[in-house]
Amino acid sequence: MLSAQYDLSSSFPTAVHSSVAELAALDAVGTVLSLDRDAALFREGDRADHYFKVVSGVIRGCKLLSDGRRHVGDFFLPGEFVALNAPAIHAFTAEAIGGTTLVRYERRRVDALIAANPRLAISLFARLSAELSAIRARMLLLSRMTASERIATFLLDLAGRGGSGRRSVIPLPMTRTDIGDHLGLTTETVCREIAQLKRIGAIAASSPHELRVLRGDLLQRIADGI
Amino acid sequence: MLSAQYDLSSSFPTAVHSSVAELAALDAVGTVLSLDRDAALFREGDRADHYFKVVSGVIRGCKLLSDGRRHVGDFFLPGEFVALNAPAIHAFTAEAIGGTTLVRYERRRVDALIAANPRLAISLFARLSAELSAIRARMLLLSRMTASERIATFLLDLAGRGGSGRRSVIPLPMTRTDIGDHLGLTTETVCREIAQLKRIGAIAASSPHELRVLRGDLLQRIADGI
DNA sequence: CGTCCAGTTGATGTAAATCAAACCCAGTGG
DNA sequence: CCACTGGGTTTGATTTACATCAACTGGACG
Repeated sequence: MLSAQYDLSSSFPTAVHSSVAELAALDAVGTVLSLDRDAALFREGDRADHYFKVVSGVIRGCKLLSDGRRHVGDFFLPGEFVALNAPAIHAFTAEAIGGTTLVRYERRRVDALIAANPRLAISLFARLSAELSAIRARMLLLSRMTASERIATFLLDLAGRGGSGRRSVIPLPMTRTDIGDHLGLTTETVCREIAQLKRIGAIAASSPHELRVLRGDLLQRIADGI
Repeated sequence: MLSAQYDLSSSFPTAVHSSVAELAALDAVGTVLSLDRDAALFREGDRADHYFKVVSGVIRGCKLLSDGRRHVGDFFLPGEFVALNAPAIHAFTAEAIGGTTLVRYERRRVDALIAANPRLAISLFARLSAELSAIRARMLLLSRMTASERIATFLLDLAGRGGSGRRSVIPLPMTRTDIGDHLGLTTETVCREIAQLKRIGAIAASSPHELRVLRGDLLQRIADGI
């Protein structure tokens, strides 16, 4: 089963990962949910009645143009919240990459919790601001970085996710097309850039879906455009 | 004086434009500030001790790469708030385009206002969420739209800003380079695309800094990639 | 054992970048 | 008044990074 193959929970311990500590209170009001590969968690335009946290697997958040061009805004890894900051109507579609399990929280119950707990509200506000900063950095990437800079930045970002410093093994459960749609590139360009990184010895690959960082410094220099 | 030439306050009435009504309360605690052309309001990395509202002129929010590549994340028009949702450290640099006047609010006083007024907090939260949605749409633009789609989208966005429906006269106080850095294009490409829109009769220009929309429908179709 | 995808690699095309040269004002100063 | 200057704009010629098109590979699964 795919979900087993792609289960990242071991490398991203969820407990550590609920970075908004206050949100632990949420766990009491959540219910478990699982999705098959490519199933939609919600769609752009849907009413946002729930918040979610990924337990295992990965969720991609994406937007589509009428002719099928796609942009993957985020990948949500185990321990991360999906749509926690959503407006009343979802601004993007969320789909499972491989089998995925999540916890679902009712929005109105969470909102009640927030209203009752100013500390929680402040955490959420800070979280939203941080998300906004991250997304601004991604706009710089999408508008001005070269293909190799984008790929190197993406790999370093993934390596740094999940707390516990920068890990050297990077799981890549998503397809090359997903990565391309995340970085504004095509499948082929993603392949070629990863191949190039292997060629120069910055990374090695045990499979297309698991890379190992050999020269983080090199990767960093490429990401920085030096 | 540039600020006179570029003063947009007449076309963007500030009263109407403070779309978070509750924020009217802020005006009592603000002080006026003016900036010359290209002067920085704050820089990326600075402590965020103040919030601002543009009165006249325009502010650009931008991020730089070490080699000078630049991305302009936002243009802030009269009546709009700058850095209202900022984290403790500014994530981008804000600079004046032409002479600009603003109102400055002390962060701790605003924060106190927010803490004392739950309705205000909710407005701000909604505002932040809306900003996040807008920025996600911009990522789709930057990663997947063609040059002509980007330009048409940008012009329609500008035409729709400032409440009061879609206006037909679009002031463009920023340079072609600013626009290019906003859309992930070069000055030359921006020029050519605008020239093309004139050629097909979608817009007319009385000067490089003021366009008139002749065929909004056409512009919309181009923006939609049809 | 064949089918089906995702991944990979190669050949070719193209949208937009880069390089280059006018052009157009607004401001300055003789 | 008019020549001069300098920044922004515009248009043209050429290049290029990446997309597109095409073909092959290799593992997963019935």
